[in-house]
Amino acid sequence: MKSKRHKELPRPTGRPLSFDPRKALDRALDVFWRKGYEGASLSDLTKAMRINRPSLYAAFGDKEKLFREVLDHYAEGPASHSRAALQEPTSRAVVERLLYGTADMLTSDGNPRGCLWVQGGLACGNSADSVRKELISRRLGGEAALRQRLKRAITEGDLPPDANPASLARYIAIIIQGMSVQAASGATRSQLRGIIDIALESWPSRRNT
Amino acid sequence: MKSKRHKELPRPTGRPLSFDPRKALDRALDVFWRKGYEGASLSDLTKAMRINRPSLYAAFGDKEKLFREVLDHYAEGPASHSRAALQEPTSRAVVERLLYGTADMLTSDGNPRGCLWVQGGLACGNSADSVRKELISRRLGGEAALRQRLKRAITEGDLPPDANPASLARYIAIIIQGMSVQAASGATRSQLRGIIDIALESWPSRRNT
DNA sequence: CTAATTTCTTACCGTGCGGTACAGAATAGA
DNA sequence: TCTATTCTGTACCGCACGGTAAGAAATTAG
Repeated sequence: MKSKRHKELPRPTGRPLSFDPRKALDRALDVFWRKGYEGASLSDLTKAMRINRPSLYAAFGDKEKLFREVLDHYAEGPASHSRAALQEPTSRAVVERLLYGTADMLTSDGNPRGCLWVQGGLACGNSADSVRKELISRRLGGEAALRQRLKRAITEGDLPPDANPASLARYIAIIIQGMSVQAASGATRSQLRGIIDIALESWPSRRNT
Repeated sequence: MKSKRHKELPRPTGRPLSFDPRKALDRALDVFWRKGYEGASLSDLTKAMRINRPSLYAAFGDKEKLFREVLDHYAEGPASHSRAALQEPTSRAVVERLLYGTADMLTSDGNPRGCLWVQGGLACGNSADSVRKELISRRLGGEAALRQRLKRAITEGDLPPDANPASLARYIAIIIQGMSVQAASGATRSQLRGIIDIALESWPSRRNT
């Protein structure tokens, strides 16, 4: 039982932490987001987080555990629109909010360009293989959540009964992941929106059932 | 003037090369494709290429120059369908061949999953920044070639006059890059084809001008 | 105050990285 | 054969990597 207590309230004995773990995670997120898991060195991380190496290890375990915490932090922060979008009342509203929200996030000032789930590590060396798999799992998890939401939309009559939720969810996932690559190539917000407009033309709304 | 002569015909003096540079490039391609530029170590490369380190440096310069040669090798080999697709007579045929050909390439037995232009290095450390930029440049170059082809299609009456070649080319690029990420996540060929079917529903063919 | 506990700082460790020096082996020309 | 040239194999370099040992510093409990 090391420390791992940077979220609880009761005041412990001993020297207090001299940094805010949430801010440190924020700064680590920025580094991982910009450089990917392998490209972010411990020196990059500690410099950005403004803590020394042993503090990082005491608070977060090791580089990989830190990265996983950063992934959670990302999901609750910059990428929180994804989960929120699923709450929209119609499937059309869901995918519109998902796509336009992602386009905004991908091109927001102060954010690195691209989606952490993609930028974090797509192809990498052997030592980062478990991180690569974790990212695959998160991407597929997001896609599965959308698929479930689209299934519900069919039962609600919101999508035509012969719609294929798996293919549609994969289609949206591809648009999002493709936008991430485009953002990393320098695409602007309005360029991404233009693409979403095209992509949504083939969305089976109630108009063409 | 080192050697750099592994393509010319005239027989030079001195000890002959003991390996086929094209096969070596093939094997280096496989490593870079699978692990990305940064994730592929010199030891990975020399082991796969079955040559020793000094032979690699004598023949290709350094890791980055080798990677650039591998990019060319990739464009002329596994990705050659992209350039060929632009020769199709109609814009619809161009994008169909581009997309279905890419889906096949991305899921071909023996190929790593994904597109080298994306897998090679999307986010990376400082030392690989020039490689990252090179990949951006290649992706944008491909997109520009498609844009030119679509412009021509408009003048030929093959696309409606109010079509936006830049947005359409970017849309296709996003589908391709998104498919690359999906393939890296394990998507199958038929799954990718299902997405292409959806994506092409919004293509402005002559039917809906 | 002292003791116990936890964090912080400095300095370091072993390893694998990209890259190279050097001497020997294989060829062509004379 | 001898010489010039080019490639091959071994063994190595300096460096940055992820990770850690050890003691000083800061707090709470008594």
